[in-house]
Amino acid sequence: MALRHAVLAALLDGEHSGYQLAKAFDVGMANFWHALPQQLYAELAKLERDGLITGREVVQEARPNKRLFTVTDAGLDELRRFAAGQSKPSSVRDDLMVKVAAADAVDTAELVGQLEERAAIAEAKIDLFDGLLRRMRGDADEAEFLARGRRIGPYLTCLRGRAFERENRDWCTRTAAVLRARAGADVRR
Amino acid sequence: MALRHAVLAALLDGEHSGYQLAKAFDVGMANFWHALPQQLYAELAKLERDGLITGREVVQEARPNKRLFTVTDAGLDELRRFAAGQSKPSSVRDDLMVKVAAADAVDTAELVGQLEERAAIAEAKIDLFDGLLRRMRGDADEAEFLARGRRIGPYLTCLRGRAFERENRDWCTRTAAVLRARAGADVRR
DNA sequence: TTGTTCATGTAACTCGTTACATGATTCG
DNA sequence: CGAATCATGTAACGAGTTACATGAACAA
Repeated sequence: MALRHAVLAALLDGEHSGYQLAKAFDVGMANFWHALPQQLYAELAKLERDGLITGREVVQEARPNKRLFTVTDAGLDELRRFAAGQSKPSSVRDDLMVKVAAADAVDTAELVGQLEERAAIAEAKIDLFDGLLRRMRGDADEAEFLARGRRIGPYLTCLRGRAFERENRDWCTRTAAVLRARAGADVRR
Repeated sequence: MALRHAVLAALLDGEHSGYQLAKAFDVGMANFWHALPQQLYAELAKLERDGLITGREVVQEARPNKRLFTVTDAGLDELRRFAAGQSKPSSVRDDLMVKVAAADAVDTAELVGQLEERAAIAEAKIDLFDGLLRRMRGDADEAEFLARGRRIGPYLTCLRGRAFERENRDWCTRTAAVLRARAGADVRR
């Protein structure tokens, strides 16, 4: 299974509704896992059936009722078993890179536009992660927080997410510059 | 569709057999796309049926016969259409990060081992990509090659792959160090 | 009054992974 | 003599995506 453990890990932060999880997994959950609402509602149902989480109904007036989920002891065991098992290296699987790989046979102007757009998105995510990191560590500085903070898991993955997006931004702008320069010089003649 | 265009892009380098592609996509195709042999044979069959590639049988004596595939004009059109369409940002989807996200509730020693193992794998990939890059640019230096080389697509994606793996290695070693330090200090008491 | 937020799902479909199958050759 | 390399696939299953459905409250 797959999403399963990502959801359990997310629920370590405390009670969440399907809707809240959907928002977190839409942004990318610090950029290491993405999932759609439908997937989450389905997974939450399965997790509850298997006794790894429990949900409690919260009745609301101005908004639709919701269900908040918590990890059970069985869920914690499952997470521990998962963490002990082996994990295979993952790749990135990005459409934009496929396009760059085909850059020599494809309309370059179009591609440059997409690269710049992507760089802007990456920039926005960097800001977002910066904010998350600041909120998580509170008053403490980073070294202090990592040494003695109570919940550092999401902080560490968020650091990875930010580094990834920085790399992403830099590569996109550099690649765009390279392609643009070649278009100007008209290499292929 | 998905793998489809990655295969077309890979075939821009010239004729390849399913087997050769399988090896390239096993390493990760410069770390941005991974696929298993079965997937590739299936995809090649579909691509040929749709007229986007053509295969020619090569009879061999000491080895099993093979089929070498080339992109057709229709295939090139398809690639161009794909490159013009929009691409959604992709996330990383890594088991190891899920485990780190759950680090506060999980056996840390185990996790540190996995992080170090992963750092070693990343290191190996960096070397591999370094070699590929050197081979692709030949005698020219990088700026020169990127300005005037004939096929720079795979070079650019390989740069991204290397940057990704460097980031990966650094994050794994740093995260392992953080978790190890906490285990020594026994934070949770 | 149009769009966004909150809140939850079902159904059909495509894509990716795991398991299985075959068989000769060459390297250590 | 066992393992890896070359070379190609089928079948079943699990995971992810797209499309569809509902409905009230609130902000621009």
